[in-house]
Amino acid sequence: MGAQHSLVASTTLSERIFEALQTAIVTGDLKPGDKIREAELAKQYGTSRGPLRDALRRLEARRLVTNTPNAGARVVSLSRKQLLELYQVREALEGMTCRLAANNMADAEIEELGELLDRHEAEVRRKDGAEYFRQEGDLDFHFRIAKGCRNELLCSALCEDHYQLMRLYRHKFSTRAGRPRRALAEHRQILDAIRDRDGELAELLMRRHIRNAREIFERHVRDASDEPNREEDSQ
Amino acid sequence: MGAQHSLVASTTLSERIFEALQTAIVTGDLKPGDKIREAELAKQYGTSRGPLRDALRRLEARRLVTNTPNAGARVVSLSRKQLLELYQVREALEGMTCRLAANNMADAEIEELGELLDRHEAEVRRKDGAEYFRQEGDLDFHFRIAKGCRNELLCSALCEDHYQLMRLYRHKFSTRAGRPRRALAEHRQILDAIRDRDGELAELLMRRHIRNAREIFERHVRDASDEPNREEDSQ
DNA sequence: TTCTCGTATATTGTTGACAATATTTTTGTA
DNA sequence: TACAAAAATATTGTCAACAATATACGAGAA
Repeated sequence: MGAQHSLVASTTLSERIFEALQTAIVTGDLKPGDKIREAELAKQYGTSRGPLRDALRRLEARRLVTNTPNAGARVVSLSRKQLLELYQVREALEGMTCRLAANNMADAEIEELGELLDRHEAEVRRKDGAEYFRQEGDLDFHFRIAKGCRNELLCSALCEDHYQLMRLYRHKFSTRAGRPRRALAEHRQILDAIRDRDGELAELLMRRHIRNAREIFERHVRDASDEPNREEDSQ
Repeated sequence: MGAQHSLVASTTLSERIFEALQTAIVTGDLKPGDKIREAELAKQYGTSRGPLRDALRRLEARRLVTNTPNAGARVVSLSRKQLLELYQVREALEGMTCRLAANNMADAEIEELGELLDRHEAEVRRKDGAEYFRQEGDLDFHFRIAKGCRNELLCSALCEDHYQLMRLYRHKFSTRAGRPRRALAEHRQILDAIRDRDGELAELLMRRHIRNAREIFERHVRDASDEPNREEDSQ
């Protein structure tokens, strides 16, 4: 933080700043709860406050930033309750996604999905590979299914909104201990259902998969009651 | 259109304009596809373009407005495909909502929900009442269940985003001919499941309810292939 | 006439200054 | 010292002008 950022040329300044800030948040460069000072950031990105405010609104739309009038913006900081809520929404959304994917994915896509899982299996076998899987690999699987459902509204809700939030908090969720192996096994089950074009089963398995992850998280949270329970009410 | 609007005092100008524009869109004052000229609207609301642009971004977040860089903003215009997608998302989201509501609603709330349905039944018996039910009553039912699920993320996604879109297009969906009676009957079924605290059944019934509405819409669309099939790609 | 190209107009993107509101610091008093 | 009120500072909200881009219009050629 504090370094000068450079923005790749593209459509409009606001959008570039938006992209830059989103990755800054998702990669942890800006941390949950951090105050966002418009003037400061504008200077860092070498622009004025106008486009920056514009970018902040977009981030707000994706729930990566919260804004209180006259008091300013902060990087979102989800309470445990909100994280649990997020799991429930994902369960609903991804269940449907998976059902649709089973009906609509192209054979080639399903093939590729299988190859992805093979790679993940190899990764997980290596000791440090489990970490990769935990970080990005798991999301990658879900990502592809979202793409495969052929419902753009659903896909964008997931990929653009929820998955970004997940990435922000991935160090918390996750897939510890023996979980990577089990998660991978669940992925295989889901793939099989999709391959069979069995939408109903695919939905059921995906929902169970996410419920399992939620339970792991819930247990993990009960044990280590470290972090303060911030409340962000959204309405 | 063209008349001078007045804004009620509140927090910030952007927010007030946002509210005003949202109702203008949802009530049909601004119609789907309408071009939004910033300067013009700013003058109408007696403000400058800054806050107006801010408001537009918020509307974009709720998918009530689409924006193409350098070319400007338009009131959203959903294609049939997108409307069908919307139904699928609602099915997933409201199914979960309903399951949670069955577990979490207070007894008093369930009671009130029953009274609401009684009023709707009376309305529907009157010839012109069916129109009211078709317009707002149906949504009201869904609205209350969303409130009752005790998941703020889920509730806000539904109430703030999807239901506004539904209102925009309500004249298309819905509930023609004998549908009001049948919809009401389905509502009763759902209420019964909630009353029994049977989340699984409540979810199942709600999903079927929305699928039915979707099918009505699909049939209705197949018959009258009037309107052009606009495509708004969201990503 | 119909099409293309170039110009004129309109509209959006960006900026820096000013106003309004929050936050911090200072000062005075119990 | 601890607390409360007031001044000073910092930060966000709003505005009007300027720059960049897109749209509409008109002239000329096939």
